[in-house]
Amino acid sequence: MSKGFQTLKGFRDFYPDECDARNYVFNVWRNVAKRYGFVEYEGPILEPTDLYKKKSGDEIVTQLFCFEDKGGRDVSMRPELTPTLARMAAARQRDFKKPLRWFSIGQFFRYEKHQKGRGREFYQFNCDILGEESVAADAELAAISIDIMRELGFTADDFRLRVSDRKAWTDFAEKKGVGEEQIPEFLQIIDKKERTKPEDFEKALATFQVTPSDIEQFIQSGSDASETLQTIVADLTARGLGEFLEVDLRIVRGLAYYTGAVFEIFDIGKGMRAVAGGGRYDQLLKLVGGVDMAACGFAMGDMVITDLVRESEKPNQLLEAGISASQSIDVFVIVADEDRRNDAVNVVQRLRDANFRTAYAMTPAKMGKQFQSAEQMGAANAVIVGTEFPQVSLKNLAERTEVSCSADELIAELQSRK
RNA sequence: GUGGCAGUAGCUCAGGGGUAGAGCCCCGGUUUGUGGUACCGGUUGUCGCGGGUUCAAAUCCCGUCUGCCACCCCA
Repeated sequence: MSKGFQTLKGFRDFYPDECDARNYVFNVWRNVAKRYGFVEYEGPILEPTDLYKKKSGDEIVTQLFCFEDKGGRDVSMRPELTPTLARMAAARQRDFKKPLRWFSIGQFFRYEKHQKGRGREFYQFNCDILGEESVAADAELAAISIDIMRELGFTADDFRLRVSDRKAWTDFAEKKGVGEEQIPEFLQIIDKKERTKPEDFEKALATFQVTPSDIEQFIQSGSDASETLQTIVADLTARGLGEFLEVDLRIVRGLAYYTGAVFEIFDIGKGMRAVAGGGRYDQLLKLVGGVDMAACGFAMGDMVITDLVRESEKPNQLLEAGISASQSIDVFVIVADEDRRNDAVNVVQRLRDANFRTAYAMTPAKMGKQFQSAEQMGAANAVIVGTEFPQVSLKNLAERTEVSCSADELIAELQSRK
């Protein structure tokens, strides 16, 4: 244990159960995205460090896995996908009909201290609509993120999508006389409001002509604060998803590039963690790619959502069922007579050609042992190949029923049972 | 980056200045072609690493690494 190697800090091994759990979440992401007509794309895992500096400034480097490659280039393991997406979309935007509905599932790296729900490496689902200015796109993203949660087995008792409007906040700030260059700082203060003591909050606001009660009053106005919010509420209500939605102007999101609606999905009752977040970023493609294109999107990481699934009864049952379905096999071929081993592997191959998940004991073993292996592998059926070959026995392991048939009839017999 | 807790068998952990423990897992067996149970038996450790105190350290002290949790941050 002390000898040998371990994973690097913040990195994970995925043993089969964990890998299946991960893939289960990936499949939900992928299936729901495709249900919404999104197409999948992928970008490089290594990018020029400048791509990230351009968007976020030089301080970002402390959070990057960056190094110099053998050609002396300053490169980084990607910490997020949006700059890559912006580059890709901008470079070939004329090749695609608008709006683009793109999603991606990939691995990301951030050089930071590893803790619950956060590692130095993680997977993230990214979902974006590009080239669509209308609020319908924001609503579509809200809906898809809600449907991912529903598909995972969560109900309105488990989570809420909290939506806000960054534009409403900047309008509010301007009306209160906050200068344009001060707005990022102002929004930062609002973003931290929930984590700040009231007296510190008041002190932070002192530089502006805004009082805490002005802020509170604005937050109370809810969806009256903007037409965007009203449209989103009406849209999701029409979809029958209104119960998952909550207008909450306290959501601002730390990122500077959001320009319109922003939203986060929160679990309720299990610690109020944010499991997904996103919003509209109409200026970013121009900044990164030089192309003027409206955009909105959101992302969901694998660590928080998987923790939440594990802690929630019904979602966890679905996950466990997914894992065992992924690992179980259709047929275990039992070699009852070692002289018939070659006939048995022939049967195995024919079953596999017919797309049955098939396994068998590679070394001689007593029948009891082989049945145990069949059980352990979650086999639905056992086929016994012995002295009677080409007659074989087909046994349904759950029902403990056994029939005899010829090896040639076996495939048809199994297919009829599917 | 800051702070709290932890590290003993593959896993979960108990113990505690003087032959290293339990449960689970894994492997084998309970007589020769039929299964999750039950019973019997078996393997595995420099007690995270380095140093100090001591006749003696897994145990006490210091350091270090790793993990977990919280804060900061969160694209």
